[in-house]
Amino acid sequence: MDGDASGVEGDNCDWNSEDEREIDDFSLSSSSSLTPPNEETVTGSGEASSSAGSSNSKLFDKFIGMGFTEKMVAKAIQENGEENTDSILNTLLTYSTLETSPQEQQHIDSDNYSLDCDGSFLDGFSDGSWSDNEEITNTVFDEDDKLSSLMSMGYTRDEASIAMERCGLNASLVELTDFICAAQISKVEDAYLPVEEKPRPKLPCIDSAKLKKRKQYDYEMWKRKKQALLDDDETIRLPNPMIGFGVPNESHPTIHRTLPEAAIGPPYFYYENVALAPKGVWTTISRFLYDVEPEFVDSKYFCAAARKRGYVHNLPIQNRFPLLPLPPHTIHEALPLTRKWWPSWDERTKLNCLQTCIGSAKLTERIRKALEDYDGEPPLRVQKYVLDECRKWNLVWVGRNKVAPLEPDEVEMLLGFPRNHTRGGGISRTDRYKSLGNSFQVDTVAYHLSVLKGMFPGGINLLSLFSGIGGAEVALHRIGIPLKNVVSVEISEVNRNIVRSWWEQTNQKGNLIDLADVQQLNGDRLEQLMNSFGGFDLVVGGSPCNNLAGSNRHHRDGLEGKESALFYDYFRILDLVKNWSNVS
DNA sequence: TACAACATGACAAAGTCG
DNA sequence: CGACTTTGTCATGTTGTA
Repeated sequence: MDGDASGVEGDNCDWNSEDEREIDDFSLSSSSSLTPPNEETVTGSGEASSSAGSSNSKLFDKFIGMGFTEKMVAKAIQENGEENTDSILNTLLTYSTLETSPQEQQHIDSDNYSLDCDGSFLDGFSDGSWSDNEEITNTVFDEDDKLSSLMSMGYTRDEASIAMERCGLNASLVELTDFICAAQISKVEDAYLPVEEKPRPKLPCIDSAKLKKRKQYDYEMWKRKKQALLDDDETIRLPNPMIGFGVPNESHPTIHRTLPEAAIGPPYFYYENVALAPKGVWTTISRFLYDVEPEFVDSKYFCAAARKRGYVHNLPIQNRFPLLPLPPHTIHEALPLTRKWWPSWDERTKLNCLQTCIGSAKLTERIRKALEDYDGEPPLRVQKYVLDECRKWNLVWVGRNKVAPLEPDEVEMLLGFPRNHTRGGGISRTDRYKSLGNSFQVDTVAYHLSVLKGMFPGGINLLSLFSGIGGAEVALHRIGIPLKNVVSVEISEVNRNIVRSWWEQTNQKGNLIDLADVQQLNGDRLEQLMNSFGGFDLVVGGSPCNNLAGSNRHHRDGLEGKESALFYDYFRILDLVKNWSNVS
């Protein structure tokens, strides 16, 4: 149903009706309570975030500048208080000894390192460097120390604390790391459930082959993280113009690339995230994804809005073709009704990145008031103010002196989704903006995936991680690649509903299996799925960018951030799929 | 220096349910 | 009506690149 997306021909093409009717109060069916209460609650009441309160960011930065990790610094400040610089430093130094010794040993012998680590951590404990902190009891230390040791080994705070909770306070680091491995890699599904409900996954239950595989995996994980850290200096630079390995209608030399051996499929994979991530993030991502060089593309070469993204994939790059009909490339083409009101001094032809939030009504009012006093020719000062705000919030002209944020329908269209893709079914307006702001630009992704057309005449088996509102599915469908089996993992129920309903509306013949949580997708489950339909041909995913995106003022913690660390799940799952494909 | 950026959290308003 | 949940509004700071 490509017609859906072209939209333009529609008889009631009414994003922007002539009269200035207020935004349709399409009475969002008052049945939003239909959704079951076992919601995903992305921001679960999880642990207090590990980053130190920003109150004293100077101090924070100072220690970061000395080469300590953010988490360490945050923890040290938390423990010692902000004033006590000396004891903070002391704590940090102890942490870093804890961190480096096990890491180095890991490379020698991944079985013994934790024993040694256990020892060194006890040493550090008794060497008196802690004596300043009298009020802290031994047990607290013990716990904190293990926690930080585990975290410095690359485990998340959650993993570490769950392991400590489950194994008891007296558990050695060996036991703890083994527990985490068991939970993480052997995909013991019930590992995270309360002890009473499920039998504790005792190590003896796990056969040695699996254990070995786990250690191997763990070691790989470490090697890559460490390597990525070493590579930090040579940060990947963003290309200008940001056209990746080529975009339609843009003359550029033919590019050939040679993929690293390890990256060559099957399966094909396609990973996406924001281009403007903090330093070192893309180096790490690329390192994990088999050293494939990211392709940075701005979707402004595909549609009327910018969207700077990095894509790491092992797809061929010759003979790509764009989706037809070509989407509008300028604001005027995309939103013809704004033309009438567009002042000559607003020279924008493309919108900025479509984000999850929109400009406030107050702001548009301030702008109207600022313009009212002048007859269409405001002084430069006012012009600049208005333009800055318009650019910042992607406002468009909808009346005399009147700007407004984009409607969800318009965002949908700009991103290449069929009209009403995210509309209805109990989805709120803000949820639409949020889901859309987090999604792919369909034309861009489709251009990259177009090379698969013809390769899978019988249909494709797709594993879609962090699928959101189904950008990849929509892209493949519009390219004309039949979807045979689609396993779609998406935490938000709202989004899963959107994909499910699109699936039904487009009369898909294949199977759609949707899961809520990547962490549930363990090896056993995956193997079972792959055995049932013969593996995946393509693994697509754009892991959360919350902690990477510039718009995040609060927790731009990088790849190790709470949500963005889910990238490692993408890697984990992709690696499992690859191994399965290689064996079969 | 300017500019842009798949956001978050506090709070208020509106809706839901008994 | 009142407690509760959901949705909407708004202001907010930092980082990297050009």
